[in-house]
Amino acid sequence: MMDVKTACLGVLALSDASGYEIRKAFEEGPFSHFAEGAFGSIYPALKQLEGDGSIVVRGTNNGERPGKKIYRITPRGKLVLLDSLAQPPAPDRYKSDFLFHLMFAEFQSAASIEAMVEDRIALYRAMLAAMQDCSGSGCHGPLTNSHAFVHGFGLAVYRAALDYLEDHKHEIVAVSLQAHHDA
Amino acid sequence: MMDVKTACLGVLALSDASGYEIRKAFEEGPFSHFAEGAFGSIYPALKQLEGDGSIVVRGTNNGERPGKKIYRITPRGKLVLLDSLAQPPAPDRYKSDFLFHLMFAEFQSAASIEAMVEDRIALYRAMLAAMQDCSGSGCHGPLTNSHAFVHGFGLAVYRAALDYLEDHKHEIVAVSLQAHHDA
DNA sequence: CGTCGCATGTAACCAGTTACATGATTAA
DNA sequence: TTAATCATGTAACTGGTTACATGCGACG
Repeated sequence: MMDVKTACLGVLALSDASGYEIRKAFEEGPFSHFAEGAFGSIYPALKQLEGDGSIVVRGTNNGERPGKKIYRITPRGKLVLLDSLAQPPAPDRYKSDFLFHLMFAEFQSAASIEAMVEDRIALYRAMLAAMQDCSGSGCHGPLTNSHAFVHGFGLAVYRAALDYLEDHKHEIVAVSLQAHHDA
Repeated sequence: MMDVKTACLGVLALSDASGYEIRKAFEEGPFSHFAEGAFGSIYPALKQLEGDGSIVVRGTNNGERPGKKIYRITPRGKLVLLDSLAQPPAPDRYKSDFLFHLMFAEFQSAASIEAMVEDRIALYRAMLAAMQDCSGSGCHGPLTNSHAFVHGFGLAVYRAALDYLEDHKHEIVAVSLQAHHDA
């Protein structure tokens, strides 16, 4: 299912965290390339999870900023998570505005198509570099074995995307060029 | 932006279609691996697009089922599409319940992890087979050049995902096995 | 002393899904 | 005659985003 509630529970199953830290896990951390969630959904989710006893607030520890609320998963919460995990995963959803744009390369200038592809190549390169950093030193949390597997999957897929764009970018630029030549 | 309205306009820019056929383009057709939309969003979108003159209903042609409404994009509609295309693409969004499940391989039985990965491998194989069919004969529509590029991108990425799972599936199963052995 | 990153929370809004209601056509 | 696919549409819901409101702490 993986609604925000379940995703938060998942993050907390790996380590205690505040709402702010959970969002970082979605944004830059180990969940970043297959999960998302804004504050506006995380904080209410946390409140609900606390309400049904899946998590508890662990009082701000040793001199941490007051007002910061660090959550910890309860045994009850672990059961809830296990329950979601027991049912078969929902299909992946991938939505790409980038690919949609490329579908209409004929209608756009070769320059803008090239810039768009070049930007994307730069983006993938940056992501891969960041991910490879993570592999070396333990950049975020304690990099469990399953984390390594998922990490490797992401690496392989982004690598393939990057390679494809680098090897074939001239083709899509040519498509645009040719279309404008015809017209 | 690629909301449903824009996506419908995109489909209609390639060829005239009914609401039903647009959904097929999202589900099985050339847009299937990076766009989606249910009837409940497509039909209202079409109504709106017709309202602002971006598309027109082309009366049901030569003996087609009465009640079927085939839409055609107007010059105005093409401008609207071009306008969306002119602004930089929004970031891709990928959400994977599957990867989320795998992150917690430690908490699940090796059997269920293995089944899940095996299912996913079968799924990717089926998708790749279907996509390769499309390349040979012109399975859906006239396979433009940019379509071929996007198609190739999808192929490369799914191929990479499949290869990774096949090459590394033993690792994630081992993670689960080991976790239960420890416990 | 200002501004950036940390930190929490709420309320309005919205895009899209689910479920429902309906019916024709085609193939077993 | 029954099931599957084609075909359109609406209404209720819901999950999540955006924008706002607020304030502390650290660094320069």
